[in-house]
Amino acid sequence: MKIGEVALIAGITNRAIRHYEELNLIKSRRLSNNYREYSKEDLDKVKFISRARKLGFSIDECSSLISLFDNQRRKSVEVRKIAIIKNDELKRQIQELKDLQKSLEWLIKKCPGNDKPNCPIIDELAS
Amino acid sequence: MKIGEVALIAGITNRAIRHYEELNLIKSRRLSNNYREYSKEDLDKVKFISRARKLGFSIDECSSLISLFDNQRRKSVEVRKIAIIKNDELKRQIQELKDLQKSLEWLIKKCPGNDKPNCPIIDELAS
DNA sequence: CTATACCCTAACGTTAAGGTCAAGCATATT
DNA sequence: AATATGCTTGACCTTAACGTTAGGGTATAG
Repeated sequence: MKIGEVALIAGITNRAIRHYEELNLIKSRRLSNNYREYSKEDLDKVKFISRARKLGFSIDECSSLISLFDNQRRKSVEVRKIAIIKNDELKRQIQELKDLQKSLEWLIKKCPGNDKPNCPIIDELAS
Repeated sequence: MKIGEVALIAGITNRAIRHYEELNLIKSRRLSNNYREYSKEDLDKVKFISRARKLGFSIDECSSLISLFDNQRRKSVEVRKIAIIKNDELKRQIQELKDLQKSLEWLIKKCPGNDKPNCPIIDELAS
């Protein structure tokens, strides 16, 4: 199959696939017209990356995961370690955003939202 | 005052201040030696941007907020509108991250984390 | 024969700065 | 006066993960 079909199935763009190839996460055979040709295994790998990306893993992390995916003698503890690190990162990030959001919500509640210039949001940012 | 002092007080870098100037969020007078010279009002503006950035507003949004900050005939409802949009974005972003984190946590719980290759995390990504 | 729907490479754009550089300026000490 | 230290300048490089554009080649349907 060609790149467009793979991209469609994996739910990413052609450009993303070429990008992953540039970064050596995947390879591709070429047809006589220089078009990229993908096997079922290639597709699985692209889907793997796509899912991992959507779970929040960086491309670097995807690269490590792909190596483990390919390695039949992997130890599940290695995979788990990567996932735990990412999970901790996510938790921290969520907490930061929550704090921000609460501050903003508080400001919004205090703002009358009318035609007059007086605004607690501006005041707070300026203080 | 010069850029270093302003940066120190506002809690950002000299480079960031020059960056904001390049993007026309702030201006600066120049001394005879071409050093940037800032007034109290300039400092307030830089602090304003710094706080807004830390509340999650993008530079574009900061630009709009600064215009409102400068405009004595602003309507507080306009400020409120920007804040509400950002607040909604934050809430959506938090929810997405939470969903991700929960999925990841679930996978981690299912993974034995031992020396054997069998791994539910890999399996899930590959499925 | 042409339209259109693919595919290709190469390279610049994006966000919001951070890093680094040489060169110039300023202040303090020797 | 000379030296050392440290601040300032503009300009360019780097990040992440692609998006977008330009300028083409290819395949197929009408």
